[in-house]
Amino acid sequence: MARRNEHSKAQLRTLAIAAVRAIVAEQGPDKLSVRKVAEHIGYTPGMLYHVFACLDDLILHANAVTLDGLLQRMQAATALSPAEALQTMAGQYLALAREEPHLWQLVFMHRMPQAAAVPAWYQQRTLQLFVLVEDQMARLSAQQDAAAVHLAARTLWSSVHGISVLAVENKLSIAGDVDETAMLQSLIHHYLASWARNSVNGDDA
Amino acid sequence: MARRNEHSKAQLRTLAIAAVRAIVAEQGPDKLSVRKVAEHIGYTPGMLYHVFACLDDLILHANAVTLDGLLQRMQAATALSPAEALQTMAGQYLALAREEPHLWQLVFMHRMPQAAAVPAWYQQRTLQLFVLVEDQMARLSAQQDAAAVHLAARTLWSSVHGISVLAVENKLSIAGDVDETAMLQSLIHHYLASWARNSVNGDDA
DNA sequence: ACCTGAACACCGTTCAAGT
DNA sequence: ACCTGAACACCGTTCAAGT
Repeated sequence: MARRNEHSKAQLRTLAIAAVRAIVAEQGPDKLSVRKVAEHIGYTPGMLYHVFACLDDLILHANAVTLDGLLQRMQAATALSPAEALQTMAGQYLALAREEPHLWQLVFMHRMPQAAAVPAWYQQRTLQLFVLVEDQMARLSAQQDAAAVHLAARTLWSSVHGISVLAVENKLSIAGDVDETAMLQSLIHHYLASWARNSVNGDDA
Repeated sequence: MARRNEHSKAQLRTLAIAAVRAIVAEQGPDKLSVRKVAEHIGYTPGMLYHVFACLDDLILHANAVTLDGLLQRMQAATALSPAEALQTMAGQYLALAREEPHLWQLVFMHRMPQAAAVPAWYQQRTLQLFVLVEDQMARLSAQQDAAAVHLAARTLWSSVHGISVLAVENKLSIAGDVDETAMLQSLIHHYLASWARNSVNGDDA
C-alpha cells in the first residue's frame, strides 16, 4: 500500500502519542499494545518503529504530555504561601490520579525494562516537579542549607507519591475507608510543622 | 507422558511458588512467565491451571511468602519504644527492597488486572502490616481516638512506601544523590514529633 | 484423576520487498 | 524514502485426548 507522505514524521509521532493516551485512558495501561496504536491511526505496527525506537520510547513521549499538564497545574499554586502551595500541589497530584487514573498510572507506575536509563529530556520533567517542591520548602525555611532542603523536598514528595499510589490502587480501603485528601493534609501539616521549627534551631535529625 | 502422582497437589503448589520466586529474584518480574515456571519444575504450562486459577493467583501466593517474611522482620521491632519501633520497621521495609528488589517489586508493584479484587487471605496480610504500624502509633498517643490513629498510621506507612518505591526504581537519584535511610528517618521523626504533640492538645489538623 | 500436546488469540520487534 | 506484509520468538489460557 505504502501511503507516501500522507503524514509527516512529526505528525505521525503526534498521532501515535494521542492514540496511546486515548487507548490507555479508556482501557488501562495493560491493554496498550503497539498493534492497537497502529490500528487506531490507520497504519501498520512496523511503521511505529520508524518514528519511535520501541514501545517504551512511545510511552515516555505520551507520559511527557501528562507530566507537562501536571507541572502546569502545580505551577499555578506557586503564588500561595509555601505551606498552602505544597498542600495545593499535593492536591493537584492526587486530583490527576483520580481524574485520569490510567494516564497517571502510565506515568508513575511504568518501569523501564531491567532498569534501563530514562532519557535526559524525560528526566528533566521529573526534575522540574521536584524543583517546584524544593522552591516552596526553601521559602519556608531560609536558614537551611541546600542539601537539607533537597532531602526534605524529596522526603515530602515521595510521601505524597506513596499516598497517591496506594489511593489509585485502592490498597488503602482495606479495613476501614480512608480519606486520601485528609492523609495528604496530615502528612504535609505535621512534617512541615516539625521541619520548619527544627530548621530554625538548626536541628535536622 | 502423564507422570501420575509423582507430586501431590500441595507439593506442586509449593514447587511452583518456589519457582516463581527463583525466576523473579534472578531475572526480574517482567521476565516471569507461566511457561518458564512450568519448565523450571519439569511440567507443562497447562498443569499450573490445575493447581492455580491463573498467573495472578500464583503470583499472589508467591507474594504471600515474601510478605510473611517482612511481617516477621517487622514484628521483631515491637519490643522497642514506639518511635524506635517505627524507625526500625521502616528500615526493614527498605532493607527488603534493597536486598530483594525484584521480589519486593513483585509484591508492591504488582497490579491486579483491571483492579480485580484481591482475595481475603491475601488482604489479611496487608492488614497485619498496617496493624503493626497502628499499634505503635496508638502507644505513642493514647489520647487519640481510633479513627485518628487509623488515619495517621496509613499516612505514615504510605509515605514510607512512597520513599521505598522511588528508591527501588532509582527515581530519586536524579539531580543529586539522596540517602533513602535519611529520608525515612526525617519523615518519621518530623511527622511523629508534630503528630504526638498535637494529639495531646487534641488538634488533628 | 492427572497431565500433556496442541491449539487459540494475542504480544513486541525486525526487515526484505513493494511503491 | 516511506510503509507494508510476513515472519520470528515469544505470551496466558483452554481443553480434548492420552495414560
